[in-house]
Amino acid sequence: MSAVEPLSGKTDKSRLSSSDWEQAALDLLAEQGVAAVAVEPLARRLGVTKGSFYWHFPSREALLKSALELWEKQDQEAVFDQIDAIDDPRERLYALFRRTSREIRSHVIYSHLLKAMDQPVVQPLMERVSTRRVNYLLTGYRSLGMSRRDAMNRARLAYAAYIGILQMMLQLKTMRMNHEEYEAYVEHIADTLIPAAP
Amino acid sequence: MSAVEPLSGKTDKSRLSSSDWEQAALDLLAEQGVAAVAVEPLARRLGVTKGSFYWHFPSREALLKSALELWEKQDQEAVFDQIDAIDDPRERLYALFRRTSREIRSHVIYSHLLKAMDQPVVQPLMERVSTRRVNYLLTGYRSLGMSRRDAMNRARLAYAAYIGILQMMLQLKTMRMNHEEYEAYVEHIADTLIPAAP
DNA sequence: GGTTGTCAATACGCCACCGTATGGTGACAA
DNA sequence: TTGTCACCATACGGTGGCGTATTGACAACC
Repeated sequence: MSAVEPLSGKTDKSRLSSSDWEQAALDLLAEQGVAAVAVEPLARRLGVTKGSFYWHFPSREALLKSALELWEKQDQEAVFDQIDAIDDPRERLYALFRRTSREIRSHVIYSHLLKAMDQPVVQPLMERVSTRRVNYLLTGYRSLGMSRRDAMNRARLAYAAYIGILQMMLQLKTMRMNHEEYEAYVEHIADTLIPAAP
Repeated sequence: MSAVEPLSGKTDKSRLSSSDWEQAALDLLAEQGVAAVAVEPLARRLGVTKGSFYWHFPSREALLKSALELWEKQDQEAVFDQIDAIDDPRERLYALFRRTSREIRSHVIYSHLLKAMDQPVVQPLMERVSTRRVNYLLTGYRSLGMSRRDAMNRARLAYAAYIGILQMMLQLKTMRMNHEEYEAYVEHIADTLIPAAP
């Protein structure tokens, strides 16, 4: 943090910083889920021993917390901040659907976190992120003229579909589609869940 | 199995059969997920030691497999077999949505299994169950006159919504609703995902 | 050139679980 | 009454993770 750190990126620099650990934790999380984010495996992957880890973090939980907060920030920027630029509400919803369908890594992590909601570090974060997203959908539908009640139900339905699709695509190999099939599927979803123009 | 076993149900009988272990495994699974189905905790709960367990089963995995096959059978009977009685295809779909929204335990287990798809015992089972269900939806939509492509996409969407709602209701406490709100939500879903009568 | 601060290795104790080996016990049958 | 078999207890070794304590290496700075 304090040093200038010539923009080497992340290649082997034989000394690690705490953000190196966070980065590696997110990588492992995306690949194998929350349970895989363990101290000793991480250390092995980074080519050191856990003696190093416990200098940077007091516990595994602390690392997880930091890494997840990092993800939350990146995720926010990746999708929602960009879509706010669009003015027309219907177009904004369509863009949200399409764009979300293309983002990968952030949603892979979200999906893994969904499976680990029993853990105390994960649960509040997911509550935050999820309600924020549903509320985003809610205001989207409201600005399309839907009643509060309908907009809420539709937002919940759309978000449930999002969660479900994540599972289907990432877990159920039988259900995977090729590219064009997937594109058509996303369009079908948008057409079904976004009310037609008046 | 061989003995007559006076229909005592399941109260303490101080000697256990393998189906007692399966039953207890399903209970624990419904309560705490796949990871919690471990030999020693199970034995503790049943008031014996694992010396007993390894007489009935060769391994933890074998128990899991048996228990899951039991669940698959029960689940099949619980919902789908009953709905087939309904003749009108639109009514059958509505009934499927409503009935599914009321079934609890079986879906709780499904939700837990969804989180454990990385495990070799779970994965093929879930592929089976899920494709079976999606195909059920598919034929439902087809018999409503939808094109093969549309029906497939709609079936996938409906099933994705099912999965997502499971997660939202069971994991995201923020999103829980009271009874009437939930009923209205289910109706909204059905109205949105089942095309209107011609 | 010694001191300090930063990162890392080693070694340890702890816990929870898996699976094995072996011996015990009670009910029921011969 | 005595076996036998079905079920269970006990004790053990192995694995994989967490966290602590102690010492080591190396660079920066004075």
